[in-house]
Amino acid sequence: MSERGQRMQAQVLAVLRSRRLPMSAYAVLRCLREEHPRLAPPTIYRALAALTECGKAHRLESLNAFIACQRDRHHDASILSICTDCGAVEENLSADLLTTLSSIAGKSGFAPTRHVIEVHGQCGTCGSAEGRA
Amino acid sequence: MSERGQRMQAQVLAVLRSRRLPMSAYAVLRCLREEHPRLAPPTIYRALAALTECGKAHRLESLNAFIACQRDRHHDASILSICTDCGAVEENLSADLLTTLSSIAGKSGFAPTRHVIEVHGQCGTCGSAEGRA
DNA sequence: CAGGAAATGTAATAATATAACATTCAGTAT
DNA sequence: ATACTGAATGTTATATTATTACATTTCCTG
Repeated sequence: MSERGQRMQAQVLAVLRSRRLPMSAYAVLRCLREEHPRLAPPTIYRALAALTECGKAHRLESLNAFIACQRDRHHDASILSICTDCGAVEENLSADLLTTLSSIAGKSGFAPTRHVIEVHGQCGTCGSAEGRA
Repeated sequence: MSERGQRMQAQVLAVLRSRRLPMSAYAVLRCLREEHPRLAPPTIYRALAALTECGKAHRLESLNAFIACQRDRHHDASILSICTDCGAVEENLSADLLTTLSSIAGKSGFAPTRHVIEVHGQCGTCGSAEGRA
């Protein structure tokens, strides 16, 4: 996590932020190869692991893709709403929902450590656009 | 969906049921190749798509794996609790949670069509085993 | 029995991810 | 300064997951 390590992470994060849409690890790689032609997958995956670890980026499990955290950063579970039309992702937090979820899982003595909550559907913008059409 | 189509689906489902743990598509493939040596990935993926479509199996997005539905079948979103120690998966349903989730996503006009809810942690059995150790 | 739609088989390849090891770098003790 | 150390990174290769594209078979229907 020396300065050197953080530099690569910063570049990956910058790429993720420059797009508003989810990117695959290889999309990030192709992007950064313009500047660093010899960049290889492990470097990207390591940076992405560090970024998701510290909450600056999120992994969309159902898409095998990554996106920059839309808030400052956080470790808690996000609710990621993914538009199947335009691909946009909206990030929400809900302590209530996490509590409910933990208590459901916890009924059988399950102790949650990580939550994956992803919702696919049509976002408000695409919905209204379709209504107007 | 003729008899022929259902036969392959039935075999894939039987394999999934014979394990209590999630299996990758390729694990299913290796398993069925003992009987059908020429079986190829698309056949398995097609069967798995049909099974998940009709709710007889579920895809674990955060594991890239599949598991037979532990209830009879259903189309609604399951809450899948995945033990990081033993790999066991427990399936729960909660209309409440779905309502909460839809209303959170819906605040911005998002219209959900599919929910992915997966919880990683330690199951009750592994938790007690550790306590005894 | 010919025609056609759907399922399946088949081959190739694309996309995602990691293992294993070499190298470089920054900091530190000597 | 210099050699040592551990962490980050580079590098090569490969493993794993998934799909595309097209040929073939099957079975239903006219």
